[in-house]
Amino acid sequence: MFRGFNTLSVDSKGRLAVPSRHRERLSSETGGCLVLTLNPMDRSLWLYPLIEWELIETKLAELSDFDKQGRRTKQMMRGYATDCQLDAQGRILIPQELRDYAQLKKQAVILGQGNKFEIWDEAAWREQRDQWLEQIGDDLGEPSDALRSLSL
Amino acid sequence: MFRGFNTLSVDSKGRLAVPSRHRERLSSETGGCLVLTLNPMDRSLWLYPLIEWELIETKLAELSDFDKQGRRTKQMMRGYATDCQLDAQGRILIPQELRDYAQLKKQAVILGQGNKFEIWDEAAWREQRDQWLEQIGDDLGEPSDALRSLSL
DNA sequence: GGTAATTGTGGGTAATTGTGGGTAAAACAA
DNA sequence: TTGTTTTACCCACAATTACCCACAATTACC
Repeated sequence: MFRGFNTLSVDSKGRLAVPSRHRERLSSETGGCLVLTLNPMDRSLWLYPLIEWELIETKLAELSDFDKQGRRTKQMMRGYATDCQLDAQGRILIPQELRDYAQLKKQAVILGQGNKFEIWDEAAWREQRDQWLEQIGDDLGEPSDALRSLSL
Repeated sequence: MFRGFNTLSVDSKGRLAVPSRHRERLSSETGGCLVLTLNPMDRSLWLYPLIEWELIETKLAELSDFDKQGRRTKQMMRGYATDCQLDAQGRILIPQELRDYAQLKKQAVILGQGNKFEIWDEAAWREQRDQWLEQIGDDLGEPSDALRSLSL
């Protein structure tokens, strides 16, 4: 399971260094093949080891084309899925198209999210985060059943 | 079960010494691997032994990505979960990001909370505590059924 | 109350990690 | 083909972190 937070810089060539503690795992699993795609929920990117991505791909293939949300999710995630690998310094190159989608500027943030990583523009992330935290504090919106019975 | 209260100092490098009576347990369980993350309810931090954290992680992984609140709880807790270990002096290094989140200044407070510890800035803790104590007395907000049948 | 052990705190040094940029190879367009 | 842009690989510096040692404060014990 991937977890943890890092701020990182996206250099002028669009490269981003993966935190060193994750490098070994990312370069050993599936021969270092990774898949970068967009996160259809938020303006951010998802980075999967190939082996994890293949599971996602299978699940997506099963979604009906006659369900709107399912169809869109499929189109987006598959359509933008880009193969990549870590370079000798442990960095990945993020295509212009995906940088634009996530509005990545110089400073980015990478979050471990279980089977994948999530990559955000730093400013955008902080804004979102503060907004969410406020909502949690305010108890706006009643928690779902799953949350209601969750003890942390 | 962890319990008890301590005041501690956070040094200039962001390190915090765990009270000695808890050290043995923390360094023996799961080979001394710990997980530090944010408490999404309050501006404080949670410190879990890895084995306890993994239970949480499993519960989080089961929350649906299509439930907004669930997704966000997941993003926050997993995203900020940082692996750490006690150093030779029984301290943990708290990443800048988490120090900022909890607004940790020089003096901190650590509270045993069953399966985890809770870490607060000392001033913030005292303020919160006094506020809550007042509210509980005032009977603000009607207790849930579970609380209603709780005898202390 | 005095002494010894333990615990909490601070800081120096060396290794690791993140970042930037130069250059060569590859891909693409005209 | 040729010229231009993009990508891969290499090297080097700066910042951060891990590891070590030392002292001060506290606690336990006689």
